[in-house]
Amino acid sequence: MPSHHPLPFDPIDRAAQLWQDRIGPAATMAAVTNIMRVQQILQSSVDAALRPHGLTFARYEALVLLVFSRQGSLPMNMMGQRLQLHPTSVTNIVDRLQADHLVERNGHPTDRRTTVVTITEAGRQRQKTATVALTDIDFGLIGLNDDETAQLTVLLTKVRRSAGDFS
Amino acid sequence: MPSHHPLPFDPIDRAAQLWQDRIGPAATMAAVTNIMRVQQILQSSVDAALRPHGLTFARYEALVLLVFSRQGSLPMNMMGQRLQLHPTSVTNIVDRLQADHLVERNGHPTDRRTTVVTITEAGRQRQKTATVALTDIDFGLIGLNDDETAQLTVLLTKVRRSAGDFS
DNA sequence: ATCCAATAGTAGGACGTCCAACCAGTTGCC
DNA sequence: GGCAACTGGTTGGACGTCCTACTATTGGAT
Repeated sequence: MPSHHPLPFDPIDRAAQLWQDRIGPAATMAAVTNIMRVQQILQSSVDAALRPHGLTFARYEALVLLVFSRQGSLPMNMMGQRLQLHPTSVTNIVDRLQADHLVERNGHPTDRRTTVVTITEAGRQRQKTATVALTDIDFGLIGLNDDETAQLTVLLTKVRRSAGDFS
Repeated sequence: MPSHHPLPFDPIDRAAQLWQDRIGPAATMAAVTNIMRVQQILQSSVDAALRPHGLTFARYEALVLLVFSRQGSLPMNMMGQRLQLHPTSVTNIVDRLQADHLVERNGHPTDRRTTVVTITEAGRQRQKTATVALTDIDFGLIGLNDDETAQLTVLLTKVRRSAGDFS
């Protein structure tokens, strides 16, 4: 979390008013700015909760993905598709998880191009304790009831579908 | 935008189903993951639109803030408060804007600690053309009507207020 | 059978964010 | 007045993301 005190007003809302007067589609700008800012808040909360466990949200997500997979292992390109990450980001994340002995890299039996990532027992343990830490803080998402959380998911899923995120 | 083809299913929704079965508060996790992903999509769209103009969204926001200010200038710490950025991020952004001759750094007349950032004429021009590029793509936010966009803003503002972002 | 396009992964670099540490200047308190 | 605590800004490092470019391998088209 950036170390500053809360403002006595909403800077996004104030900017929107100025936009309205001077520029144009203030509502869209406000929504976009809100998403950017909320993401930043959640990222900070989540990373703070994970820091004592030596993880970031990106690495945590990778561990969860592996735990969910049948064999506890997946090819790197599959991880990239599921996590919606650039191949180089997957390399980066797996590098760090491997350095922490939470995953292993192995060759694919038939396709020598692909690298298979397997979660270790330590990785499974780490994922469990990290999950407790995250659920304890509700993933940083506070101030919404169940209904509103569901609404938010519906709206954002609509955006993702429109953006061609999935079909 | 990460260079991969869209999946035939929603990976966030699928993960939520697995959470439901095995872990717990799947709804919250899904909402958080959605925010993270939508932010990423918007960031990519917006940055792509700004790249031809030599700007990023972070730098664009800083320019807009300065344009909105009365004298076209603000102390750096004020910029950090309004943009909700860490002081070091402000330093970083102003460095790059200054290298592009879009802003200037000057000393404060009475407080020699503070640095005042002033937008240049070139900066004002750049902001105008960049704004056209952004409004042309609706800031990357597509798939929602005006009503839904407003709903989204209401929900996210609630989250920010609960997180102590403003009061 | 061969060659060429596509795919899997990595290396190097840019950018933005944060944190910890630091220096310079200011303010308040005694 | 003087010293301590605070504030404003920068530097250096870590991290995650992306892009471009590259190597190795695969597979299809001719």
